[in-house]
Amino acid sequence: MRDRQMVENSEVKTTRSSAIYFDLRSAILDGGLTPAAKLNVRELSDRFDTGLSPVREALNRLATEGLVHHTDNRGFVVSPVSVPELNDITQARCWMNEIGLRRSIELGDAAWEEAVLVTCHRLSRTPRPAAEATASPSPPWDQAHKAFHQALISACGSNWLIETCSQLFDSAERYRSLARLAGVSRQDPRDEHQELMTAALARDADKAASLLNSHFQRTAKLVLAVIGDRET
Amino acid sequence: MRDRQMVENSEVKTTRSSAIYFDLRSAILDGGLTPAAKLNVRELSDRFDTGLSPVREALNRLATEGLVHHTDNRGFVVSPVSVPELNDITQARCWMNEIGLRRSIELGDAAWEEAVLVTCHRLSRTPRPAAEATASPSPPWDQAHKAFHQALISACGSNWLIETCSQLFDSAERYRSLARLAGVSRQDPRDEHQELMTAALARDADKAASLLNSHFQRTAKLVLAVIGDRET
DNA sequence: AGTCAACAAATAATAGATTATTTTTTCAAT
DNA sequence: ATTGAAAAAATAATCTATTATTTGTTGACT
Repeated sequence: MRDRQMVENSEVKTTRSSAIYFDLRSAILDGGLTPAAKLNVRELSDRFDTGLSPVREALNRLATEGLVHHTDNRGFVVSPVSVPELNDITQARCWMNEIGLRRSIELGDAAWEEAVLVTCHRLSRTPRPAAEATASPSPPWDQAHKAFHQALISACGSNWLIETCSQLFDSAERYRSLARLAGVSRQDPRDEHQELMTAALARDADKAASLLNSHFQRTAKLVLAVIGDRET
Repeated sequence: MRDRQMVENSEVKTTRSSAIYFDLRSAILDGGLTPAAKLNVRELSDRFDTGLSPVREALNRLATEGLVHHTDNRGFVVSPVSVPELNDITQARCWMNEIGLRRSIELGDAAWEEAVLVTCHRLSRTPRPAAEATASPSPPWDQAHKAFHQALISACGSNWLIETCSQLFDSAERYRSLARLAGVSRQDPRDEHQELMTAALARDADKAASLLNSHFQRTAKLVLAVIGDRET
């Protein structure tokens, strides 16, 4: 164990805890770690070729964030998924994003408009993994997707709301991955994001909010078809 | 170091990490640890008479929660306070609690009504430290206060929203403590909580929401008078 | 005096051994 | 066979020593 931190391809300068944190995080979000899976600290430290402490720290952060569950003296577990939680998340997303969107439409300046426009464009240009292809995650698309949704609410004036919506997005992402892994994917007859962008830039708050809400609910229904069977 | 966990007065069975987490947490919330204070891990482990690991874990949790700031290789710091953040928190509280309250008024059953009634009564019976007295924290009152506010929104149907409001309450609590430490306290000509309770139980959503919003904003103004001077 | 490199001290992060707790297994008594 | 206590194994939590990084200081050089 010498200068392993420098071995990274670029000159990234970070701690092992943080590196593991981000690794685990995306593994959970894209379904690489399945819900309710036991997270053995020693196994993980072997896999990451590191000691126990950094793994433990990473898991603690994830636990506070809600992606991992922790019980004293009983260790860590990938947070399980459930239909009630999916409904809860969807409901909360609708409420909070609607507020953020309405306030942004009200307060948004030119910079906001441009951000919405640009992120929407980037999203449309980012190739989505073909539905028929293997159910592999597509970080670039997911990233662009999130960037667009966050741009929509970015002018609402409350960092708290923005941050909460970000966490909600990630929580929902886990469920979307589940659907993807099951081979279920949206057909997208028309591009909902494009419509959303148009309504937002036209400052049509009611229409934009309604589009956003059905967008969330449609996604939830898709996932429900997958996990509704196996989970209670 | 033998069976220190059993030494506690009652048969509490928890880890050191968790114990320290809660200790630090309330110290931050009631102002015992001042904003922007450096949190030296070794010092803390000395103070708590324990090793480094539990302290580190506790700090990691608090950092994810937002009460503490962490920078890689630069350690932990109590989150600073600022006027913009206070405004942000207040804004978010208004938005989210209003949704929670309106939905609860809509959906709340008899159990909800009773919870609101009981927590409000308990709050009114819990002695508040006299304004003239020393600026000591009053955990019982704070706890009763939070219980009442959480009861108001408890029937909204979304655990996410409830949890978010809980975190917002705690964030605001830190600011209230600041005001208390500065000797500033509300006069309370009338009992705002009682009014709120009455409006909620009367299912008067508009009135209740409006009372709730001004309640939050009044508190914020009080704090602003204190930190507005010294902070930017 | 001011700047900068080299060094020194302090602090943060990590490894790996040690201790505590929970879970599983064993085995005797019913 | 079933139950339950005791022992064993497995896992989680914690401690201490070690390593890595940042911060502070000194002193040569301009």
